[in-house]
Amino acid sequence: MFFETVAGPFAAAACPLLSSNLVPPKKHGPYTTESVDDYLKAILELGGPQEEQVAGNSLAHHLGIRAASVTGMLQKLAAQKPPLVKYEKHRGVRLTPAGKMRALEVLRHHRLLERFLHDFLDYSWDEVHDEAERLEHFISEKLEDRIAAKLGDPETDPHGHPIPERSGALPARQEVLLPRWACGIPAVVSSVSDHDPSLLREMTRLGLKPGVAITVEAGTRNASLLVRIGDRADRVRLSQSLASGISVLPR
Amino acid sequence: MFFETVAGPFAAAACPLLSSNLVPPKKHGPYTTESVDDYLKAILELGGPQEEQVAGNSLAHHLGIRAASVTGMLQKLAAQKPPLVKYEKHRGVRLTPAGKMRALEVLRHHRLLERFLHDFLDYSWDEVHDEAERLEHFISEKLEDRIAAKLGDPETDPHGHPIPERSGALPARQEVLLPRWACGIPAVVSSVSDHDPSLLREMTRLGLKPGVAITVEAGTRNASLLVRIGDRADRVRLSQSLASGISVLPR
DNA sequence: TAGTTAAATTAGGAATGCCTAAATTCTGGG
DNA sequence: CCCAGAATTTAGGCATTCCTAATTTAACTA
Repeated sequence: MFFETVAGPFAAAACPLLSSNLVPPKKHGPYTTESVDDYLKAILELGGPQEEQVAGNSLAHHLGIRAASVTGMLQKLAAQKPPLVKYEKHRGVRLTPAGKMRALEVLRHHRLLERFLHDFLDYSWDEVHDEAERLEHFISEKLEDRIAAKLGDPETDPHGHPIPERSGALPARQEVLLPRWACGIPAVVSSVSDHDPSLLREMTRLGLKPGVAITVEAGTRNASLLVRIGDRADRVRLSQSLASGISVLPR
Repeated sequence: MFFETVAGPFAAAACPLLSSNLVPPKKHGPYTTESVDDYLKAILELGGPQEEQVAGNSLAHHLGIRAASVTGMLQKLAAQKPPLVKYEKHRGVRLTPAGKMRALEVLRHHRLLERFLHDFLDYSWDEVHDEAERLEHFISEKLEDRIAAKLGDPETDPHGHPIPERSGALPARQEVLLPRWACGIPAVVSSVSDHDPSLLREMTRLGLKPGVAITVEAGTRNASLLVRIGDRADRVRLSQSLASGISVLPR
């Protein structure tokens, strides 16, 4: 399973590590909350389900900054009380339980906001990411709870990604990227990548979204896939980039 | 009227001064949007309807920082292109049209958010201020518009304060603070101060809110007021602090 | 094992917003 | 007019996050 270990010792009510407590109060200039959050989120994401060590270089690339800056920041994050990351020189970095808790909380904010913007404020699914990315750092626990209540505690964001629970629990899923799915075996779209709005619009056009049945009929003619979508009679050829933005589960 | 001059040359669609454009893109550290916004908001508020020059000292007091820091920041704001304030050494500071536009935009964000949190997310009116204060700096024009649409373009926040239009127009009102209202003349509550949650809760208990009819029956026994609220038979004695948190209009 | 290359770290510097302490400037009363 | 006091400004510092350039460490190849 995925993040189940965090659920126990960091259960919601008992956990003093939410939001603002983790980040030292801004003194003068900024110890920008965004910054810390973004590092932790990146480590969570790049570490993958196995929570492998993440290299400074890939963090730098992912965050759009220089490796030297990453080194400096990781040293600070590791020196926090409690430490947010475990950092071994030249070897990489992992989240500590405290850091993982914070990263999951921000991820919960992000996905709740996406669902909220989509369901209540008429955002299309290709518009939600940027707005949520900005706001996720600043909403209070109270607002988080009210939004979740208003939505009826949704389990996924509009792209199909699971929303962590308040406790930090995140349901495990055995998703597979579409290009790695075998031909002929029935599948259902479980989630789609949300980083490229134009890709999302293309998916909308094709009727591709979480929950839609799908079957790969033939693979890899110049890396594209011939796919049957839903109950359509016709087949569609998906480009490499489109196909690899789609994750599926067995139907 | 109040801010009518800004409506013309800075009409919504034509105005290139919205949100992010005004604040230089963060280079490394932050040129914190919050900070700039807070200065502009403070100048707007302290300048009053006449937009008088604001003294550095009162800004410092209002923002909870030292006067020396204010001087430094005002010099930077005046040096922006376009300048956000007109700053005369030792004399005080005023908003330029660009600065006023930005201040009004942030004020619009704040009041729209308050209304939204109150009407859609079950916030009580003593809870909305802090959350809105944090989020007002980060919502996009798009979200601002969606929220306004969802609310049906409301004219006031939950405390009765008018919400600036997108164009920057802010309706003028001839509000008077309750302690300055004459005895016996019928009045209606137009707005209440939103900065002290405990005061707001006290008003809730008394049934005091915008739109409620009110009559001052006797004044100033140790600075308190004897007041008849709505259609009540009985009278209530309002403390100085409570009464001066209430603004009224003729009924 | 030695040499080359890639990754990571350190050193030093910029920009920011705030601070304190020491000038400086304005204002009002003799 | 001059001086005391208040308001303001300047000078110098701190903490933050980022940068570039130079160095060190690790990894891989022959």
